[in-house]
Parts: sequence; C-alpha cells; structure tokens
Amino acid sequence: MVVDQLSESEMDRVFQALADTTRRDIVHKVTLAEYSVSGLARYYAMSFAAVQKHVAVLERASLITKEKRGREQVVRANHDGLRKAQRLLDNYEAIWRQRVDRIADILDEEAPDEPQGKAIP
Amino acid sequence: MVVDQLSESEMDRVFQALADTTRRDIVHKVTLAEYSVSGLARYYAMSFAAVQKHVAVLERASLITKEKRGREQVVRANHDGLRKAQRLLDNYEAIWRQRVDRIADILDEEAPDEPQGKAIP
DNA sequence: CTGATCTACAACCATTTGGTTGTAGATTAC
DNA sequence: GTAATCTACAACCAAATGGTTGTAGATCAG
Repeated sequence: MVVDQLSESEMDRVFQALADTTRRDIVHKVTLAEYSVSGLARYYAMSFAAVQKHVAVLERASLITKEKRGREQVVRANHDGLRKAQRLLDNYEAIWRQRVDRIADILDEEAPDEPQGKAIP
Repeated sequence: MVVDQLSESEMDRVFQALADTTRRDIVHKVTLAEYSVSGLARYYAMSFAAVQKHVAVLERASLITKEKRGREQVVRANHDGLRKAQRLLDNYEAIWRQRVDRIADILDEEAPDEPQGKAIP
C-alpha cells in the first residue's frame, strides 16, 4: 500500500533542499519552464558557481533533473520528489485531523474520567 | 486567495526544521499526544540538551508550542505551521499540473504523426 | 528540609552550508 | 582557428548545525 515512500535520509535531503529561498525559487522557475544553469544564474545576485551548487543540492534531493544538451545543462522539475514531500505533510495533517476528531468525540461522550490519553510510545 | 502565507525566512525555518529525522519524529509524536521535553528525550539516543535544541528549532519554526506546567514544559503540535508548508507544496503541485495540462493540450493540437508515447517532461 | 527531577543556558567542538575566486575542458559562433 | 560561452570542480572562508558537557534555577516528593 504505502509504496513509494522516501527513506529518512532522502527526506532529510528533500526538506533541506527546500529550506532555502533561492532553491525554492529555482524549483518554482523550473516547474514553469526549462532553464540552463547559466540561464537560472542570471536571476540571482550571486556567482554562477553558487547557483550551480544550489542546483546540485536540488538534484541530490531528486527535486530536479539535469540533462546535457550541447554545451548546456537543461534543468527540469522532477515531480516525484515534490509529491513525496507533499505526501509526508499530508500524513501529518491526516493524523492531526484524526486526533482532533478523537478528542472531539471524547468530549462529546462527556466522560472526562482520566485526563486525556497518556503518551503513546 | 493567497492569505495566510509565510514569509520566505519563515519558510526557510519550517523546511529547515523538517530536514532532520529526529525533529520529524518529534513532530510525529507530539501530533499524536502531549509530551514533556524530558519525556521526548527518553526516546532518542542523544543528550537531553540535544533534544532540547531540536525542540527549540521546531518552536522557532512554529511547528510546535511549549507551555509551562509545573516544572515541566508541555510540547504540543502547532497545526498552522505544518499546514502552511503543506500549502506551498500544494502550490507547486498545482502549477505543475497546469503546465502538464498545457503541454498536453499543445500536443493534442499538433498532428499526432509519430506514435509518440514519450514522457512529458 | 533534602534530594530528585525538569528545564535553561553557556561553552566548546566537528562538520556542513552557502558563499567566494580561480582554473580548465567542451561546445558553439564568427 | 580564435574567441566567447557554458559547465565542472577545487580551494578557501565565515557562519550555522548538531552534538557534547557542565552549571544553576525551579519545582515536586518524602
């Protein structure tokens, strides 16, 4: 059922990659269109090498792909990585909703005998 | 309606906070139940101070809240932070889908000469 | 009161991160 | 062929990260 899950270290890399404004902007750009690395670099007030590093971080996190075309390197979005990160957050959301519902139920039943469920290990 | 959005630096903090296995596990735990900081610390093979720091990172990212109760500090999930991160990824997803649809439209308009089952970028 | 527990915080350390400059190899344009 | 462009990669640096130990203040149990 839960098949295409990311490993913990893959998750680390995905969220780490998204934890930078420049990189999120790159993701946004390449989601809209294709860019070469130098094409991307023109948008940012930093060296080409810095942008190159950001692109590398995103590639390691499987959020984008690079493909050589002539002397250029075409950068594209890799939808899978994004969707998997999305899924993790969706799971948190689902768990949260379940819990809120459960607490609401308990309150409705009006049996506040014990102060709430103790910590589930 | 783009209402309750996070600033770039807030986003940085949220994703940075989620970019660590221990911290994601803490988020998961406090989504299910309440814990004291030391209660959380028992689960991890690291010092209390280290866990304390992780909790602080999550608090700065508005993913959890701390509330003093006696000598303890009760840690709870802060749903808003999570939902906002979720929203960013949802936006990427939406943009992506739009683009895929747009490309599909273009391909449909073109003469389907070749038996193209090629992957959409 | 005394001792145990929970927390806060400082100081320290190794590694990673985000940036720089510089050099060199391919590819394209003229 | 020569020059310009695009990329890769190394070396370096300051700051942030993720961990440690140690000290000290509150609060609770007996």
